[in-house]
Amino acid sequence: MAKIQAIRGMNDILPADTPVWQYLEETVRKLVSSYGFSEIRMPTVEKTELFKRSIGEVTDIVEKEMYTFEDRNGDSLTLRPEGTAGCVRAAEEHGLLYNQIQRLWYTGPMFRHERPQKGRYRQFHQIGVEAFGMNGPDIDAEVICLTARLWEALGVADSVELQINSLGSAAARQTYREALIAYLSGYKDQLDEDSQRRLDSNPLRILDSKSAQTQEILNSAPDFQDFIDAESRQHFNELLSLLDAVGIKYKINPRLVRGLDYYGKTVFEWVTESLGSQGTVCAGGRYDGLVEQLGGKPTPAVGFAMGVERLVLLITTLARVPDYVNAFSDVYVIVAGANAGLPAYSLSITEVLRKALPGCRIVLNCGGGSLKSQMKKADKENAAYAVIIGDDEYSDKNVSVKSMRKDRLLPGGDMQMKIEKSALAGLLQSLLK
RNA sequence: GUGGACGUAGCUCAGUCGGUAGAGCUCAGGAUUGUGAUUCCUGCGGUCGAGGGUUCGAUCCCCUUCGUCCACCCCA
Repeated sequence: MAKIQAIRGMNDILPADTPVWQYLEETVRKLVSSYGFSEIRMPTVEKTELFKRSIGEVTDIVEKEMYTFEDRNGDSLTLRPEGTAGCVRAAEEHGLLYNQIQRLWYTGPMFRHERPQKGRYRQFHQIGVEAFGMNGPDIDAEVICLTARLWEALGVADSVELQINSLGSAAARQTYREALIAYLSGYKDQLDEDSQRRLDSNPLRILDSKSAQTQEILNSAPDFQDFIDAESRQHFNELLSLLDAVGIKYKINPRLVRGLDYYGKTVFEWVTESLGSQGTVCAGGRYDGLVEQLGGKPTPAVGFAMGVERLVLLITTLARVPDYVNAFSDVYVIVAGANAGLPAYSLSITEVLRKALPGCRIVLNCGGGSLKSQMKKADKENAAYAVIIGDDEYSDKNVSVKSMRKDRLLPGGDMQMKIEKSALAGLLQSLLK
């Protein structure tokens, strides 16, 4: 019988890895909360139409990457390829955006049918942050600050670079788009294959083509800076001076064009050299038109999404994960003897310990085994202390405590001692403090 | 969707110019009958990714397929 395997590009996150995920999630949770953002949780599945209308019909995501299927009643549903659309839908649906501002964040799995490679999977996880109802550059700066603080908290600030750009207003983009098409059409034969294709679908993306010849043609192309509207320009300049004021370094990248249609004005991306080809670790921008586009009142908004797999990869490869994250157990309870009363005796002692030492990881050896093999298990668990309960301890109503590490000696400088069982919790409490 | 590399034990890999396979680690037991992380010994563990073809015989050669990795495309 053939074994059933996980779907391509959809990974199991194994026990060896979950501590790093939890550490990352916990760090983010504290940080977004300190910036006044509240968590929102949306369904993983939405109507297909939501993504078509928000992300854009001609984007790669909608055209060829969505997991779309028919519900039993004939509705077309889609596994969310990103979080913003669902977040806007949910906030709008529940009146969260009516004449008020909202600072929201969320996390969860997203789905895109792409060919997997390093840092890119078909089911991947994002942490997203969205701020609604504020149109000034101050909230853009605030949101970027949040990301910068996160890199500091994770110890990767030296390995990521902020790239930033302004896409201007929708009208300015449209005018520029036409000018660009007009110019490039004259060179159509000389463009690389991808760029030729994009000429109709998404001409702005030609700007970051990797073809040398295309780039040469682009050198004399119309410059977006000549098309950008005055308001967007001012917004951008104010944002940059706010970033200067808090010492956040950035690199203006005029070629930075996001792949989702709803972005306008501010766009930014945090990139790293340390992850190979998929170097974008966080990306976002302003999307003032989206709420209205989805049927709400015109509502300015700005947000970003981070790729959790990429961040985990980054802090792991750069070895920035604190040691405590991967520590296993604190105490391992060994039960070795023939007395029929041992299981109950050791279980009740362990339960008392767990009540007395909340937050400590206490493993009770189950399934028997020789003392030697149980010692090995205690060692493998990285336990700081072993509690040994055998026939002698049982009949004397006490327990033995053994230090598993030379740098954590017991009172009196011993490696092992026998004490009354009633004194065990107090002893371990003081040792593990 | 396109291209390249690769699938041998739970893990990391060796190997057979075609005669159905080995090491290290892990795990279990022992040397040390109540004491781990060192050492030594023993043992468990494989339809050599799957299917088909050539052959007396295929893990090895050929085809197909599935999967993994990396890159392109695109994106978090």
